[in-house]
Amino acid sequence: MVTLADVARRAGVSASTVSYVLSGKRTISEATRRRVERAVSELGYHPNAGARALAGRRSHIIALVVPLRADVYVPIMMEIAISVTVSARQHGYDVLLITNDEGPEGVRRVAASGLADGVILMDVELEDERIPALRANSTPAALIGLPDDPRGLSCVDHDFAAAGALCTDHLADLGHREIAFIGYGSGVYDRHAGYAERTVKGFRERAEQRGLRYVHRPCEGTYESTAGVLSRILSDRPGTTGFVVQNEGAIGPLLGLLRASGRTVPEDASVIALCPEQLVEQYAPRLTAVTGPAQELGRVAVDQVLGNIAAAANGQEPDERLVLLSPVLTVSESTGPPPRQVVHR
Amino acid sequence: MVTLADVARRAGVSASTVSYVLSGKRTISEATRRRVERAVSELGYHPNAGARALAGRRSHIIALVVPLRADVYVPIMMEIAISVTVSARQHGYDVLLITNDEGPEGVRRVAASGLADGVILMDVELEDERIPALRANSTPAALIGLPDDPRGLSCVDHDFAAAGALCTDHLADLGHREIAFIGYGSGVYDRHAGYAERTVKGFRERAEQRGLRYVHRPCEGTYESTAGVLSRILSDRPGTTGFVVQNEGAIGPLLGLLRASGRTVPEDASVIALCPEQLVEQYAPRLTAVTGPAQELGRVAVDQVLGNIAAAANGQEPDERLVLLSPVLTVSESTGPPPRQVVHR
DNA sequence: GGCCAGCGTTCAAGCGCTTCGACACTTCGA
DNA sequence: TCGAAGTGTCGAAGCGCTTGAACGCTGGCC
Repeated sequence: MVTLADVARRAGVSASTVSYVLSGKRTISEATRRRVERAVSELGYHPNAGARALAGRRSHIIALVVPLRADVYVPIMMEIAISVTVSARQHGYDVLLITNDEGPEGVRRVAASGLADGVILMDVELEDERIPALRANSTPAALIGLPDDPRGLSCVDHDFAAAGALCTDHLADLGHREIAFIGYGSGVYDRHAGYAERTVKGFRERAEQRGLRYVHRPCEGTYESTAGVLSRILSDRPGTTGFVVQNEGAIGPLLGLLRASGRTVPEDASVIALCPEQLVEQYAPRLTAVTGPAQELGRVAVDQVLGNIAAAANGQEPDERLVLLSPVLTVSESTGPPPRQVVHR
Repeated sequence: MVTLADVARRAGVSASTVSYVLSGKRTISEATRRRVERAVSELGYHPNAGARALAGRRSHIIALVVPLRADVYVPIMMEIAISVTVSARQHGYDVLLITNDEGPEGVRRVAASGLADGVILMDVELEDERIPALRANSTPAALIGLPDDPRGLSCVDHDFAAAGALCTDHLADLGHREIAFIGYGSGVYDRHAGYAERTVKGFRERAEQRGLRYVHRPCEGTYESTAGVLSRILSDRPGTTGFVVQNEGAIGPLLGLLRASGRTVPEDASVIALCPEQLVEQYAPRLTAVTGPAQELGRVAVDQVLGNIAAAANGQEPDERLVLLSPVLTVSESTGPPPRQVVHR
C-alpha cells in the first residue's frame, strides 16, 4: 500500500506538503506541485479513505435511502440512483446504498457513525418516519419527494400537479369534453402518497377550470383490474373520449382493451400517459406522454445535500428549499381530436 | 459525538475493553459485558466508521459496480442490488454504488483507497475490462455473470442454458414440433453477452436432442421490430406453434400481434417467456414463464466476496468457484398443446 | 542595516479505533 | 505450598491523514 509518506519521500517534501497539494487548501509553488504530482502518479497513490475520513471528519460519502416498495416504478428509481451516483462523483463523493428495511435506524446509524456526510431520501412519504431521525441529529439531507412538513428541509420533486394539469390541457385543447384518469392502485392513495394525490389534484382542478367532465379511478395495474376499471368508466360515462394513465402497468392492457372494444386509438379514444420516457416506444401507437426529468432529480438532490453538508460544516442552518421540476409533454400518436359524434346518454 | 472513550468512562472500564466487548475478539466477563452494553445504549454510541476502517484495516464496505446499459432489464438489476445490500447488512457490511461510467478505474480507485474491502461486478461481459483491474490488485471480488476466463474468480449466474432447455422441454412435452426463439436485439449477440448466447445454446441443443424444428431470431423489443420478426417467422416456418421470448419488451407486442393475426393463445399458439417473475401477471393470458431467482444471485455474490475478503486477510488465495442457479418453470395460461391440424407448407 | 510582511514549507498533535503484549488475579495439579 | 496455566482487563502504540502553529526565507520599506 502506497501512503502519503511514500509520496512525500519520493518528491522530497514533507507529508503535509503533499496533503496540501492534493487538497489545494494552501498555496504551493509550481515546482513543488509538479514534483508531488509526478510522485503521485508514478506510485499510483490513492489516499486512504479511512484515514482521510478520520482526520478530515468527512467521509466523502452520501447515503442514498431507496424504497423497497413494489408499487413504484423501478426503472425510474434506478435512473435516479444512477444520476445521484454520477453527480456525486463529479463532486468527489461516493454513494452508499441504504435499503428502507432498516427503517429510520439506517439513517441514524449511517449518520452517527460518520459513515456518510449526508443523506438523500427517495420516495418520501407525507409522514415519513425517517424525517424525525434526520431532524434529531440535524443530519444534512435532501429529500426526493415532498413530506407533509418540509420546514428546514431541502426537497426536490417532479411537479406532479403541473403534470396532471398538462394532461388535462392537452386533451382539452384537442377538443375532448369528457376525460378519465386511471391512477395507481387504491393502496397508493390510502397511504396518501404525495405524488399520486398531487397529480390527480392538478388534473382535476384544471378540468374544472376548463369545464370538462372527468372521473378518477384507481387501478392496480394488472390486466384484470384495468379491464374492470375501463368497463366501469365506459358504463358510468359513455361519452369519455380521453384517458390519462398514470399506472405504467395499465398502459398495455388499456390499449389492448380499447382495441378489443372496437375503439381505435387515437381516432375513437385518446390515451395520454404519465410515465418515464423509455416507455413511450414500447407501445403501438406510440404514446403521447407527460414525462418528468428523472436525471435532473438526482442532480438537484446531490447539489442540495452537498450544500447542506457545507452549511453544517460552517455551523449554518440547512437550506429550506423546494425545487419542483417541470414536466414535459411529448405529443405522439396516441392522442388526437375526439370523434365527431359522441354518443351521449 | 460519542466516542469509545466516553463509553469506557461511563462503564468504568478501559477503551480496549469496550472494543473487545463490541468485537467479541476476547473473552469478557458477563458483568463487564453487561455494563458496557448498557453504557453503549444509554449514550447511543455508534463506532466511528473512519476510525474503525483505519485501525482495523477493514472498511466493512462492499462496492457494487452496476452497468449503465440500456438494454438490460432494469428491475432485475435493482432487485439484485437490493438483495446484495440486504445480504451485506446481515454480515455488517454496507454497499457502495459504483457506476460503470468510471470504467475499470472505478474499481481500482475504490480498492486502492481502501474505501471498499471487496467488489461485486454486475452484468459481467465475456471480455470484461474491469477484470484485469481486479486481478492486478488481487482485489477480493465476486462476479454476477460469467467472463471468458474465470480462473481464480468467484462467479455466480443464472443457468441460462438450463433455462433455454427448460423452455424447449416444456413445449416439446406439450407436443409442439416447430418452435421459435425470439431473442434480444442483435447488438446483444454482437457483443457476445454470455447470458444471451448461453440461453440460445441451451434452447437449440435441447431442440436438436428432441428432434424439434426451431428458429432463433433477434428482436429489438419494440412493437415494430416484434411485428417484423413475427411475420418473418410465420412466413419462413408457418408450422411454428410455440414461441419462446427472452426480450421482455417483445412480450406485449407478441401477444397483441398473435391475437391480431387471428391466433388465440394458448389454443393456436403457445408463448413461454424467459423473464422475471413480476412480469407474468402483467399480461393476458398469464404467462407461462421460466424465471431465475434474482435475490439468490445477490445473496450468493455477497457470500462469495465476503469469503474472498476473509481469505485475503489470511493471506490465502480467493476461491475459484462457479455457482449456476437453477431456473424455475411456472406453468400458467399462455402455453398448451398445439392445435390438432397444423397447416404444413 | 534592521524590520516587517508574506509566502512556501514543515512540525507535531491529534482524529477514534484496534490489537499486541503485559499484568494481576484465580485456579489447579504436583 | 509453589509454580504453571488460564482468565479478564488495561496501557500504549500505531493506522494514514489533516491542519493549526511555527518556521525560515525573500524582498521591500524606512
